[in-house]
Amino acid sequence: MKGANNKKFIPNLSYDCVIFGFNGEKLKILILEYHNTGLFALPGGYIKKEESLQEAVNKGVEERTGIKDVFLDQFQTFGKLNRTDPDATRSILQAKNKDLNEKQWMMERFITVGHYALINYENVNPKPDNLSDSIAWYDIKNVPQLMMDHNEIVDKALEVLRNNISEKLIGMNLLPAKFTMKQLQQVFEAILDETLRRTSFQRKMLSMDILERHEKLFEGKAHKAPYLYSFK
Amino acid sequence: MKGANNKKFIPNLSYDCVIFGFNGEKLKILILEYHNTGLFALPGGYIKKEESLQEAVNKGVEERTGIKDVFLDQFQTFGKLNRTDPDATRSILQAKNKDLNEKQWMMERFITVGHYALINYENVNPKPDNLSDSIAWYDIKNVPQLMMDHNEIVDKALEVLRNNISEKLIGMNLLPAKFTMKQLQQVFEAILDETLRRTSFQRKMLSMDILERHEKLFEGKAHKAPYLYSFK
DNA sequence: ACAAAAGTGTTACGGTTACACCCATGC
DNA sequence: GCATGGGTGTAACCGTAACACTTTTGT
Repeated sequence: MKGANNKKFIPNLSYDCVIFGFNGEKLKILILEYHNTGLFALPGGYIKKEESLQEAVNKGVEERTGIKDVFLDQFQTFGKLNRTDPDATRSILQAKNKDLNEKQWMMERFITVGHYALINYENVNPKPDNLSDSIAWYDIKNVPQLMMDHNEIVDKALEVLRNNISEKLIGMNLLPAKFTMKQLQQVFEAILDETLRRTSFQRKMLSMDILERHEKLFEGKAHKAPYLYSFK
Repeated sequence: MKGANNKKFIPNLSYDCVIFGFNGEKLKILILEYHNTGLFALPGGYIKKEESLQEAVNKGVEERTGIKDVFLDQFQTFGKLNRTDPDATRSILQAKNKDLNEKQWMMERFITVGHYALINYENVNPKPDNLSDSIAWYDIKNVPQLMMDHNEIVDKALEVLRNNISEKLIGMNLLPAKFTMKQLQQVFEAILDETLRRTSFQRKMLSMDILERHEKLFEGKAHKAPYLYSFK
């Protein structure tokens, strides 16, 4: 009656991940598209019976970005009774000509563990999974309508990221190893969606004693070259 | 092969709850004891297939405390592969002469959603569930060795509570509807495990514009009677 | 009157903001 | 030299800390 996957994965439980990137100007997230269905979704997946939750999420993010050891934070588990939609799942599977009988377990009610990831945009090579047809960056301010409760998950992820950015010093994960103070400020501004005062920001960051100053970055611009910094 | 409960609950997923109370002096949590096994555990349970995660936790907390509509915050999902221990579960079931064949699903690997609750200590009438023999308050500084990873869950709950107490104004849930400024300060001190300055604390709380002042509380003590406050 | 605890006024301190100024770089 | 943007010095501002003082209650 039920297929092989029913033995492989923990039933009724999934993870979803809001993968944040920063293109030098705006904050973006990765969104999957299932062609022929008009459905958009967050990258996510299931947890194998013999792997930890964290392993499953790490693996899923690595598969879709090509980056290992990304910064990951689990922020909330979504457990409403009707948050999943068997019809949506069915149409995705049908569009891919999958055997519905074998995938019956996917149509059940699911509780999902929400995560967000911060990655260096430049290093990413987005790869769709075997059900979705494309994966692409979307401006956080311009996220399309997503399936099920995925928009709610994105909103919550952004809220948690905003609360964490100042105190937990995680902005570095969105930047290359060496960056200018201006770039760091732009990351903060993109996340908080507000402009910050240049001098105050610089002094605050320096006073935290978490930055190491390196050589200057000569861009060939007609002004003083900024220092490069890295996190200690 | 598998019993009726296997149909009733979502497999491999549970919730656990760190229930905080304040006895006027110290911060305490509720802990279950399984007699004849020497095992202590957090109150927890399983999620029925046709109920939301939140409903399940609310119901579980209400059953063990007798209080409805308690303050509940979900703080982390614990998903390590070997966090559960089938031997411990087996000995608990055996001590209660349960049919092990019917409870086979309980011996599988479980992922658990960690919550904490804040309740008014005075109103509580602790009731054990049908597997544990007793439930009692333990000083947060004197928690016994708990089964599986429950000590880790307690530590994390306390950490999150400490981070949230100042900004999220949740201390009220540990107190009766009307309380004195001193009581409120004692709650903060018990949670943060540090002494606070009386005058600064008072001014900070009042400046937040979240307290309503009521009549004075005459205790018959030889000093000025304190005002009673409630949260707006 | 006195002791004890609550409530408030005043000053000091530390971190952030605002603004000015100087520095380095390419045209 | 000048325009542009980076880096730093200084004073104002604001919230909290520290401490003194007043108020209220029962003995």
